[in-house]
Amino acid sequence: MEDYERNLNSLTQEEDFDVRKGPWTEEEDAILVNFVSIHGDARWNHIARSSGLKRTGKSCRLRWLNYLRPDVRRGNITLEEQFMILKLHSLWGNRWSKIAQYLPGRTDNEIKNYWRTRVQKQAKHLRCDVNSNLFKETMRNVWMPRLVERINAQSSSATCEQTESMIITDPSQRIQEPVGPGLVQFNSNHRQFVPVSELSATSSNSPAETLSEVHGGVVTGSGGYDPMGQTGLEEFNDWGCVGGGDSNMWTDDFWLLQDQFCYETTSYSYN
DNA sequence: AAAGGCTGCAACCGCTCCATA
DNA sequence: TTATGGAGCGGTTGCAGCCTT
Repeated sequence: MEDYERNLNSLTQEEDFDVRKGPWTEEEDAILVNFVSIHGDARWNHIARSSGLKRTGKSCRLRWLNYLRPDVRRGNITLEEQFMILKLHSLWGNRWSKIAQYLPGRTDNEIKNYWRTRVQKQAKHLRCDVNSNLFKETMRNVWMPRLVERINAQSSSATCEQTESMIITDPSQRIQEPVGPGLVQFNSNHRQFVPVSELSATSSNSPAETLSEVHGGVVTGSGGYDPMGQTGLEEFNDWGCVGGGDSNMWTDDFWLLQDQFCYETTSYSYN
């Protein structure tokens, strides 16, 4: 019984030798790469034992999949990848490995970390549950359309492409480049902000039907979003980091979203 | 300059599923 | 049918580096 429990907990393999934990060294990486190139990436416990690495099979497997695998992609998550993550997560939830299958070279661990550090952080700042319908709908109706706009803007702009290649060449120099203004508007049907392009295509709402009207706020000029104001029709001062992929989308839109959430949580008094 | 806080990421842990003997 | 080991998954943790005061 005791042995059985040990097996269940995968401890027997760890008791056979002094298990090393923590960060991998270059020597360990080299040994593992060499061993996998000869024996293939299967039977990880066997690899762990035979290679002389004082690591568990699980640890070897993880190191290989998340770091040493030749096709693993490093670097910032691109806008396209951000979109895919949002899209696929809305379909499948926390099925990280499944999502990762659609992002070549990205690992489930990386996607999971991205979700936790970026998306969940925004939800936390907005004081809402990341699994709430409100957050999901906002993601679907605001963030994802915005990402599409940015992706389109990026792909149609040679200047941006040059900037992108420059950034890729020298990641230390993060150049901020406007990727095109985006106009959002409050859609009273859905009680949400949507990009104007989308709104005009799908709704007959008049432009006057904005949050500024609801709040009696003031629409700012083209200078960007006034986080302290209650503006409804906002022109994004869209200063995202192009190409580096680690776009400032979250910070750019944070004030907008915060405003929207403030509205969402108080708007019922207007009805 | 230094200390404390924060962030992002690599790695670990516990669990489940599946194949096989 | 069942015990066992391997693989995979999602959640969590630890820590290095960066930022702020």
